[in-house]
Amino acid sequence: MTSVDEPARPHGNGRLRDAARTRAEILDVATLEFARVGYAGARVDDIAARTSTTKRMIYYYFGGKEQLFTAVLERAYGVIREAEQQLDVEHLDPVAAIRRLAELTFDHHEQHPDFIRLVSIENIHEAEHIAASEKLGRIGSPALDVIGRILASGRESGLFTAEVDAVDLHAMISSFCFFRVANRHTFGALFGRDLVDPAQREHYRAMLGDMVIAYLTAERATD
Amino acid sequence: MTSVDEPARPHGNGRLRDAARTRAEILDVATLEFARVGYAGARVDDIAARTSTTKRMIYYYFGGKEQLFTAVLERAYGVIREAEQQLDVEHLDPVAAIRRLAELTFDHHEQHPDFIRLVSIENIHEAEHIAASEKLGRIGSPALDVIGRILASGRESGLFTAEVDAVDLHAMISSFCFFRVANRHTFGALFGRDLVDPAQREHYRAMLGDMVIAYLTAERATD
DNA sequence: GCTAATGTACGAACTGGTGAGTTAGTCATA
DNA sequence: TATGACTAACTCACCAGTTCGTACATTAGC
Repeated sequence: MTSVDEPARPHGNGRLRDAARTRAEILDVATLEFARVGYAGARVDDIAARTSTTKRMIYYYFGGKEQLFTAVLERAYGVIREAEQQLDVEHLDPVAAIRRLAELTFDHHEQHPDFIRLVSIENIHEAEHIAASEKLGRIGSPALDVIGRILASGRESGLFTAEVDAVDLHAMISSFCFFRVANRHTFGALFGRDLVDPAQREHYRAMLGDMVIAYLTAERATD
Repeated sequence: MTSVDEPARPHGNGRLRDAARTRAEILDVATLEFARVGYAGARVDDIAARTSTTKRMIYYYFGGKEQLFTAVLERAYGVIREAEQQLDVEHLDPVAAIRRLAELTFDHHEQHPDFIRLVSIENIHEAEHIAASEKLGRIGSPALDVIGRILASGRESGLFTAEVDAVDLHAMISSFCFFRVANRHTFGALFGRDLVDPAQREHYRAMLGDMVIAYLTAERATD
């Protein structure tokens, strides 16, 4: 997720024994491996082999495969939380703010396919690792507050007509961004269209923004 | 997917030896098992144990675990194709037709969570089984033609302003429906909202329709 | 010297796949 | 319609290779 650089080198440049470094390296490798082949498909031995340390260290630091996967998820969600905390769109008018926010979500999903895969995998496991994690239960998302405030101001100024709350709008935006990355393989194989083709990137980015804004600003038939 | 009824009973009521029946039973069980725990997580022994036949028969009929999964996918996609062939919305006006089509997609996704899981799993494997299947490569979707015709008539009558093609609109509709089912666990765990809560069903169904129609009929800023 | 950190070697249980043999059903023929 | 040859359908036991996890030994750093 973060620093997969400098892979081999017997524990890099710093101290020979560096717990934090060892832990981080295991997490880096495990993230790649779990994202690549899923939880059940990943092999602890393979993960260990790809680190500069040994399998024993995985059990020493994380306890087991299950807890390792949970730790991977925790860090991955941490990254997206950080990104969302940098969100700075509230100086824009509501329409522009929502579009910008959708675009940032779009970009983030595109830039972190491994995260998308991990989330897909965790859903296959019915979010049992999130449930087991103290760090991840009901953490929500920093973006939610931002969306909430933009929505309120947009409704106040009469620009937004739709009756959605922040969570639902977040779901709407996420669904488009997530599907495009997560399902690109089956979609491509079935319909012969690559949803993440760089040449079509702007097309889909605009489509998302248009869709969200159209929804929020449409005149509703019977209210 | 189809007939998971009458599970045990040493080959049911019909003939004692019935190849078609045995094959179908293996597929039924395998579908459930693959959807439940993923490809790597599924155990051929477990699948065999849940049938009234033996593991050897799985290899006899399908060749191996990989081909069994492919066969499961082929049948699952067959079901959705059949459903889409029943589509009968072209007698409606374009707006109503698209909304109805979106609702049918919504309903189908909701009613087939196992199919959704299989698609998620297949995407983790980068659609390699679809690629390996003769039946599934580029099959497209019957719905696509329907969407294409509705879109054309809607644009002709000036109702639809958006410049989307059928595939992209299909992606938009699918993304919402798919996300709601596929990601309900992580979304629920993180945001405390159950996207498939029956009490909210109509809410999300309407939201999808509103979204698609708003997108298609919105006045575009600069054209 | 004490402890946190690390490495080695191993094992019990599992897992996909197969070899070899058996049985149910079919059908041509007497 | 009884029979026997034939084949598709099926069972069982087993193997070779993994795979998670751990017991035990060792080392670095304070």
